[in-house]
Amino acid sequence: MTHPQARTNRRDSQRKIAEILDAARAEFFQNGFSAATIEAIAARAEVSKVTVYSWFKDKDNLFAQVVRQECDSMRRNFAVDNLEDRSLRAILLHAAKGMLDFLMREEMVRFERILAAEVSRDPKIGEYFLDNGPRTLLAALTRLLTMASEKGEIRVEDPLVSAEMFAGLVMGRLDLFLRYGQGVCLSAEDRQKRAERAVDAWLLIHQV
Amino acid sequence: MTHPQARTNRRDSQRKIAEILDAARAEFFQNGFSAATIEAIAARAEVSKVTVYSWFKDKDNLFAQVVRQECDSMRRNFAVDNLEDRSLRAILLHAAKGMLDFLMREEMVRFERILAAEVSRDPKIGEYFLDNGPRTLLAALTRLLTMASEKGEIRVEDPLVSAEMFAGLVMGRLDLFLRYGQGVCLSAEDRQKRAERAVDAWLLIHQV
DNA sequence: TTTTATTTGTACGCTTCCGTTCATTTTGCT
DNA sequence: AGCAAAATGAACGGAAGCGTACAAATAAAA
Repeated sequence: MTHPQARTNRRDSQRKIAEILDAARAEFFQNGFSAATIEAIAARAEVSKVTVYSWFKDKDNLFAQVVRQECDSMRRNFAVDNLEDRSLRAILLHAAKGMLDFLMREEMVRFERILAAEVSRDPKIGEYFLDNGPRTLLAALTRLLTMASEKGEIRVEDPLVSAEMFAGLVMGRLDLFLRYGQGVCLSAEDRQKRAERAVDAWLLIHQV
Repeated sequence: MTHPQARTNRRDSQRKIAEILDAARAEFFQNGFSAATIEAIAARAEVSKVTVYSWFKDKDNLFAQVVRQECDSMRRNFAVDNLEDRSLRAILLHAAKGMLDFLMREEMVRFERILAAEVSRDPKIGEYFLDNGPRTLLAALTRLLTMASEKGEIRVEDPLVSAEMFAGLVMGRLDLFLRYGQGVCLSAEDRQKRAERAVDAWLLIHQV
């Protein structure tokens, strides 16, 4: 966990570390933890195997760092949720569209595919994912809904329950078809339509 | 695929085949495809390694049969959906409760965890899962909703969309917390409550 | 009892991969 | 230019696991 943190002034090293992480992500997401090999990662990063081991303790460590990096990108995405001066419906639509766009990315789908399998091996990694992904999103939604409820725009009994309903309506069972099928993808219009349907249904449930 | 079908009159053999499949399921679901070993499976089944290979062609074949067995159990579960003379709400509640009970089983969670990772390795296996799981469920729901709609009990534009909304409302993001967390489980009352909330919300959206 | 199918244990060849060592070379910094 | 950090290639030990071969033992069926 602390290897690449050892301060390195060389810009070349930092570039190589990043390239190793990129290659590792590609290999892990394509083949899973067990089937991915350090040599393949090194080759993809155009780096020698020894270099990989000089920056990362072992395979587990490398995988953990890839997960950490990916989770950070998730958190960054879900954090943006500042309600502006726009209507509640517009804000919810924006959130729904954002969820769909982000979660339907091929990269995200592969990430979820692989990570699930590694939870039994290392449960902490699953918790890390939950904290930075679903929990961050639900917390942001909950805050938003609480505010709107206090303004009297909607009727919300339990904001967390309502937030989860929102996410459930937006994604539906789509994630299943993404994870277990292949090449499933919706056009931008389809995603827009789906978002609108979900938002309108949710608003209907929570109207004052 | 056709190995154990070779007719065997010996009852002992059939018992051993079943024990191998059970052991394989346990090992695969616990460790994933790559990390599970034939020797461990043989040991767990209290059978020699050679016996495993005499009934199953190779590791892939064994895994495929485990998946097939599991998918059959899914299809059997989701097929039961005959609407009786009970109220629509009661039928939907029954379906929602059934979904939650079935999908929250530890065994099911482990199955989904492992299977997702193997989709890249063998996409057909993912399609097989989708056919016997989600698609079977959605088809059954769609049929039910269409009938209720024709009876004028609810207002349904696109039955498939409504069916997916139903499933989405029932499960919400629960499957995420099941798959990536551990020990997540709801009491029978909590599941009942969740089912009621989902059904009532769904009925509100679809009221005439 | 004899015959036949099935199971077992052991051992083997083969491959793959992890993580390390070491001598050498390249690279960036001052 | 000179120095220290970093990268390389090749090779190695060791472990693990797949799938097979074979001879011996066991159990069912005739």
